[in-house]
Amino acid sequence: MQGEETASAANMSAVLEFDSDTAKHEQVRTRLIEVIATMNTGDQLPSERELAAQFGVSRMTLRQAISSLARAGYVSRLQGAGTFVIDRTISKNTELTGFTEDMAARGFNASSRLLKVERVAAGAFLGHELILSPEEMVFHIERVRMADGIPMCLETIDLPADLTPDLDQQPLEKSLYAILATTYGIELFEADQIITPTVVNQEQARLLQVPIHSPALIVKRIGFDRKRRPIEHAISIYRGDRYDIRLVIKRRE
Amino acid sequence: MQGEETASAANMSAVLEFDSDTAKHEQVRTRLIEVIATMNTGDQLPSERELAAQFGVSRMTLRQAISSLARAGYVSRLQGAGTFVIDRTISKNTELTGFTEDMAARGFNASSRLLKVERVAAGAFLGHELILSPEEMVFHIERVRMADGIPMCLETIDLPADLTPDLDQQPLEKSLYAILATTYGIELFEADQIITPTVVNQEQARLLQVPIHSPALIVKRIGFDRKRRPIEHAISIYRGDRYDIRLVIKRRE
DNA sequence: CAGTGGTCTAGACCACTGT
DNA sequence: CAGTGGTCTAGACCACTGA
Repeated sequence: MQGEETASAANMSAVLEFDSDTAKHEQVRTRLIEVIATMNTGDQLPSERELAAQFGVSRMTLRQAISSLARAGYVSRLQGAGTFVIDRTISKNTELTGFTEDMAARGFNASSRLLKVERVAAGAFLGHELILSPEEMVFHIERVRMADGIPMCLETIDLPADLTPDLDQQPLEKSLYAILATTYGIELFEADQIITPTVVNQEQARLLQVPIHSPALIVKRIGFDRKRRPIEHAISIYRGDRYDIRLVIKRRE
Repeated sequence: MQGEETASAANMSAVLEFDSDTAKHEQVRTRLIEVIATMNTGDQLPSERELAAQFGVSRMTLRQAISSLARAGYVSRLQGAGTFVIDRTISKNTELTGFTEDMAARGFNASSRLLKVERVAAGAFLGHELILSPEEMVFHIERVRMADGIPMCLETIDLPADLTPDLDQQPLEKSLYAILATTYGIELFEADQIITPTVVNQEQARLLQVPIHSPALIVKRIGFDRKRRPIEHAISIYRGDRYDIRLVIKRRE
C-alpha cells in the first residue's frame, strides 16, 4: 500500500509527487515548511483532515509531519481550535547544528582560521571522554571561527584518529561536520553540551579581538553517532558580546 | 474501540489496568520508565511487538510511548537492532522545569529568600515583552534562590497582575510555578530562553557570596502558556562556579 | 453545536542490523 | 536470513474550543 500515487489532475499548489527514497511524512514536512514561509505569525493552517486530503496521505502520516514541525517550533497546535504559525525569530537551538549552519541561520557567512592540526595520543582525559585507551591516537584541531570575518569563537576539537584517516589532509577551514559526512560517512546524531561562563585570558582576548577579562561562554560538547559512540570532543569559547545561546524549551512534548 | 480492557489473568509484571482519564500511551510511558529504572545502560528492551502485546495496546500506541522516551533521552532506537537504555547522567534540560525541580534533579534542596515583591506599572520594556500596555500592572518579584542553603542565582520575575490577583500574598519562598499551577490554574507550557555570559557587580557578588567580577550566566526567559500568551518575564543570574547548563541536543528528532 | 486536534486500532510492507 | 524498528493506511471515537 506504500508506493501508491494519486494520478489525479493538478489542483492548487499542494500536489505532491512522492519520491520513493524519502519518507512521505518527511516530504510532507518539507512542503509544509514552504507553505508556512508564505504565511504570517498567528495564521491558522488548514485542518489536518484537509491537508491530508490535499497531500494525498493518511491523517496519521500528515500528523507525523506536523508533530515534527511543532517540536521544531514552526507551529503550535491547540486541541479544538487549530494549528497556528509561530513567530520564528527565536532560533531553533534544540536541534544539533554545526557552527556553519548556525551562522547561516543568523544570516552570517561562516569561515575559519586553522591554528593547528596534529595527530597525538589521546592521553588520560581525552581517552576517558572518548572511550579510548590513552595510547590511541586522536586528531587535535584548533580553529578560530568567524562570522562575516569577525572572530566569534575559539574551537578545540579532538576526534579518534582511526575513524578519520588523513583528516589532517582535509580542508579544515570548511565545515568539519560536512567533511565527516561526505568523506568519512560519519554523521553526528546527538551531543551532550555543558555551558559555563568564563572570562577570556590574554591569549584568548587576542584571538577573539576583545578586551582581556571579557565575559565569554564555554561550550563543552561530546558528539555521538546513532549508536552513541563518541565521535568528537569539542571545547568552544564564544565571545559574550556578540553571541548568545537561544533555546525554546517545552514542558514534556 | 477505545475503552477496551483485556480481562486476562495476570501474567508477568507488565499487566496494565488502564485509567481512562489518562492517555494509554502516557500510562505505558510511565510504566516503561519504571522498567527502565531497573535496567542497566546499554540493555536492550523487548521488541516493540512484544511490549505492545504485554501491555495490551497496539504497536502504534506503544511506539508513541517509546518515541517520547527517546526524545527525553531515556532510550535510543536503532533500526534493525533494537531499543537500548541510555546512560542518564546528563540532566534532561530540554524540558521546561522550575528551579525547584531542577535542583531536585541534581540532588539539592531548593529554597528562596524573598528580597522584594511589588505591584507596579509594566512600563515600556516589560509591556513590550509581555504584550501589555505600559500602564498595565505587573507583579515584580526579586528572590535569591538557594540549593542546600548556598546562593545559586538571583531571580527577577515580572508577571501580568491581572492573571495572578493577590500574588503578593502568596508564599513566594516556595516554588512560583507550583503557586501558579495550584492557586491560579496557570500552567507554563513553553519558554524562550537566551543565555549570555557576564561578570557579577558588587551588589550581585554580595548576594551570591562570590568575588566581584566572577563569571556568571544570565538567563533571560519568557514563559508562555499553551496558547502562547506570555505569562512571565524572568531574568536569572547564576553563579558560574557552581552552576552550569546541560543540554542534550539531537539532529532532527 | 460543528469543527478541531488527540488517541487508538489491526494489519501491512519496507529498510536495516546482525548472525 | 530472521528479527528489529520505520512507515503507512483507513477508519473510528474522544476531548476540547469557540461561536
